[in-house]
Amino acid sequence: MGRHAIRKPVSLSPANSPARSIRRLRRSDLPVDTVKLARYLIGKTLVHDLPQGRLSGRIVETEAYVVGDAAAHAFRGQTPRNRSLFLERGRAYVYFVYGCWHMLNVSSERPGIGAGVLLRALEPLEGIERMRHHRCGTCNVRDIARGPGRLATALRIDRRHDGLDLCADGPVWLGTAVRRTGPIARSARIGLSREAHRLLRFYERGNPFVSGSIY
DNA sequence: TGCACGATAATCT
DNA sequence: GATTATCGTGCAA
Repeated sequence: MGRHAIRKPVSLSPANSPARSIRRLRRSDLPVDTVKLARYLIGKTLVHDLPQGRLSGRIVETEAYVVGDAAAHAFRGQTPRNRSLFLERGRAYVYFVYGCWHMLNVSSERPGIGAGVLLRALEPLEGIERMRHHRCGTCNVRDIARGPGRLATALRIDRRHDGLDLCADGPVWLGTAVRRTGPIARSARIGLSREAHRLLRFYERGNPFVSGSIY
């Protein structure tokens, strides 16, 4: 490559900022299978465009909540809370737990089938200082979005985003990868009492932004 | 470094 | 009334 080969803006910013421009993922890009989608989303980008600017991060950890899974919110059928899990794949399912935290999932199957992928951790890319501020007290970049509750807080995701189409032209969306994705490992899911043995957690091996003690 | 525990509210039984 | 796909703090070592 000659020195004029790259005509697009070259990143002069810190190592964590995007290495290349991204585009929105189309629904047809998403595998029609919960486990495949959980794996596919590793390395992809999650974006929240706000009037103040863009917040984004690389998805480095996910969990699959599959059909017939007793740990899944959809297991006992559709209710007002979990209806977003039953929409076409690529919709946001956001719920509130422990009186404090929001969790962001991506619906993952055909319409009428309830399943989803929980987004558990991000490597911050854009709007890092603002995300740190949302997390109020966290000084460490590593902890800004390391864990599902932290992720939603950092990106300002809440119940208002429940049902949002992440493949449409909206404020919260999924983007292509900013760089090559490393090897993907799988493990048991975190924090469950039911179906705890199933290996439905996926993460980028060695990435320090992954939650839990082992990465 | 690694537990135990409390906060706090929607949802479901 | 119990449960919960969590997190931060406090205390022990």
